Amino acid sequence: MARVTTSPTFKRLPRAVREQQMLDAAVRVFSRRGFHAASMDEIAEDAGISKPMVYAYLGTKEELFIACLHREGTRLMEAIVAGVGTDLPPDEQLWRGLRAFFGFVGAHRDGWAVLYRQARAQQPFAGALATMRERMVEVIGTMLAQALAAEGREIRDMDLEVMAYALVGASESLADWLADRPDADPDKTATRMMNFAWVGAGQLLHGETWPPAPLSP
Amino acid sequence: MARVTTSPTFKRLPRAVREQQMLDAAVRVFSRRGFHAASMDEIAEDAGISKPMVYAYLGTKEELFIACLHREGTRLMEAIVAGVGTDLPPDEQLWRGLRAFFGFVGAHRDGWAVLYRQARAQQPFAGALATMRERMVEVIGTMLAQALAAEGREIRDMDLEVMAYALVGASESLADWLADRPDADPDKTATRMMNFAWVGAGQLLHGETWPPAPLSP
Amino acid sequence: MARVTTSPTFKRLPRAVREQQMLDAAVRVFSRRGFHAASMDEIAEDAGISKPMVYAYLGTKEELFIACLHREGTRLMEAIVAGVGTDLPPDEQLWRGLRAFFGFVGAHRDGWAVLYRQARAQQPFAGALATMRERMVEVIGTMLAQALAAEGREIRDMDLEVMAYALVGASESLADWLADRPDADPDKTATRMMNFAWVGAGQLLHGETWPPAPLSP
Amino acid sequence: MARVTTSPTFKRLPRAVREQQMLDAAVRVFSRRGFHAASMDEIAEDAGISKPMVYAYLGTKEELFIACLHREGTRLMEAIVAGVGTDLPPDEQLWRGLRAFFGFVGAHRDGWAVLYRQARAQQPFAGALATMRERMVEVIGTMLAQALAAEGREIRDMDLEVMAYALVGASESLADWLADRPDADPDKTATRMMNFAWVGAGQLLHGETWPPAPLSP
DNA sequence: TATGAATGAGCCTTCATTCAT
DNA sequence: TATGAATGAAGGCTCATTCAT
Repeated sequence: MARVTTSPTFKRLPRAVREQQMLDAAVRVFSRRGFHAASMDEIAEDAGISKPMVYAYLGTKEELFIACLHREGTRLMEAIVAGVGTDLPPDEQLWRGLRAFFGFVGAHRDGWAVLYRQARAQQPFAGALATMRERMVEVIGTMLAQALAAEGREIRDMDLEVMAYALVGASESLADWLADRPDADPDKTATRMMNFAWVGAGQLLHGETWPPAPLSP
Repeated sequence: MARVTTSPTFKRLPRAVREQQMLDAAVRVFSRRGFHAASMDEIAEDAGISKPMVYAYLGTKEELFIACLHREGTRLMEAIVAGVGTDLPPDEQLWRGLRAFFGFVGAHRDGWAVLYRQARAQQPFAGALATMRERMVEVIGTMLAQALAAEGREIRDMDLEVMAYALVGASESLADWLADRPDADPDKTATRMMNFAWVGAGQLLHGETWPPAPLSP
Repeated sequence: MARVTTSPTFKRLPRAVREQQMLDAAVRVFSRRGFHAASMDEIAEDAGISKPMVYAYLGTKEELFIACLHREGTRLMEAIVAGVGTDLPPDEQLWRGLRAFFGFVGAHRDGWAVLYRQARAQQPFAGALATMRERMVEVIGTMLAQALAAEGREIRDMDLEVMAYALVGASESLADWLADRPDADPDKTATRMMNFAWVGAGQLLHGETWPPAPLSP
Repeated sequence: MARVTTSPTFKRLPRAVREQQMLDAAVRVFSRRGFHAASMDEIAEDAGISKPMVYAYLGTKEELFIACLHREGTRLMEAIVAGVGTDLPPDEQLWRGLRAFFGFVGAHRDGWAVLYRQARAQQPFAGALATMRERMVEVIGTMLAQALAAEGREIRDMDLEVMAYALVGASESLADWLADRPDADPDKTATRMMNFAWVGAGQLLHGETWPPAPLSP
């Protein structure tokens, strides 16, 4: 009696590969629908895999989303760090960082920006988000701190933090702007952001603050 | 002894009053839980009224949310417009605008910022959001344009738009920062934002851009 | 100080009038939507009256529907009885009855046929329906019985009842057919029904039955 | 003593089986309560299964109802077609068809007739109904047309359609009559219907119409 | 490993009906 | 008489999650 082991086409892939497939699918679906509107069914189907597998590999829906966030966030960070380089003047560093950031966002229009936006709206992800943001603020803060050190000046930590937040916020806003406009050019957007950020930040770093003279209360 | 016929507390209120109660409750609950996690039951209960009334007066959950967005957004706009004043130098205008903005956000820590964040994450609200944002961008854009005109200079529309977006984004980010920190001081936050924005924007307005000399491609 | 008794346009109508308005509205809405899909709100609104009035005058939704059924059914009966006349040969009577029936249905395409159809589908109306149908079966049965008597023949009661049911059923079916076809001509439909019914019934009345010779079991 | 591992009764059945169970339950409940009064909860419970399974397999309440209609309608048609046979004289065909029809209705007193009645009352089922009815009219129309052809005579399509409708209506009415009288005999009902239909139709087919001489307009 | 079968729980929405004025 | 305000109750539908095979 003949053996009937029809080779199951493309099955039994190693775990690591399967996980990436799932994450790809999850990122797609979460971006397309938003966290809540995304259903585990759709994700599993989009991944070409059965639901229990998703649970077995990546855990609950929240954990799955966090996994997406992590992977995409890490990729973004890597892109930025790789773009920034080392031992360059701070403005060049910032410029390269921004260009990398907008380049990445522009290239993954369905990924990072949307996930991030989602995460900010769902409280369960406060933790994961805080982590991400700290990483970003740290990267930017470090740059700024180096620049200040180079100038021999100092700045209070909280001011630094706020400035970093403002920068990140402005960048996020433009990232949204960019994500909504398929024809827009990431590099030009980066330039505009740089102008906005640096000429301002630059002056600040030189010690000039506003207002020139004290103002209302 | 006179009969004190204080109407039985909390019954048969006129529509206008009930609607405000409901909106108050809705804003509270949407902020506390997020759009999806908020249940109409909880909103109704928090408003001290039965669910069908909510549907009768404010409609669907989505419509209710949009109503919240509108009310809070309008209040914010009014606060800003009232704060900005007229016939003042542009930096003074911007400063007052920012102070009004952060003052409002600080005073309604559970209101605007959170709703706005929610709206950005749920696709069904794209329309309502676009409207809001256009209003904001317009307010800011107008200020900037006036400032430019006062300087006798010009700027391309798109640059203006991008700059306004950056400003709005930075402000939103700091609003988040503020909303998450009950102890932070709105006025100080406004000052920091002003420093970030104006010294930068101010230089731009004077025609100085970055980079000083052309850079990489 | 001027008297402000703006004459309330068309208010305070006598009860009887109001009731007719409500029934008109109810018939319209029940026909348009079906019993369940019709809402008391819509009926009240269509009648230009507030809901509590409807309850005060015509009672619950079921009672209201039954009231509609009665009024329309009575009108139909009256039309038929008026059409049939007296002291005519049975075929002429049947013909006139059918013509009146289809004429009425054709003229009230949104009324009787639809209500009747509705009533047949909702168990709570079994009683009301039985009454109506009995009235119809009686009218027809009487005609047939007279015809038989004129022929000096007899027929068992149950056979008579079944025949009447068949007649009523066929007529109802054609009434539906007519109600769904706004362009169809009531009179032609009546003629067709008459042909179907009479040439058959006529033969039966003459004592000819099927099969001519006994058939299968 | 052998272990009797009868699989734990009623668990993990294959889809096809469960679907039939659900349809059985649905037909029962829809017939018992009517479409609107039937609740998905009751259907699920009656089927001994949880509600989500019903939705997973058969879809919406409307879709479920249509599925019932289809299954029962198809069964009826098959019964009729099987009953009618081929190459028989038209009266014999009609007789067998009617007997099959009433036999089926009598045997499934809670099934077809009630569903059909329901469908006629709810507008959303217009489409499904039209389909069913066309199938029926076609079956009957074909028989009649063959009979006519055999007689070498012709008849306009619309007349044929109307006659078929009248037949179907009369049959439906008697089916109702039968469904409401548990003691009545399907075969006798079929005979009565046959008498009503054939002796009439028979005359028509012979070219005799009513009135013998032209009548009122 | 991999999956079809199965469900508890919950949410949005609607409606008939009644108070209090 | 007439109505705006108010609600208890219920029903359709969906989803994340887990067994049993």
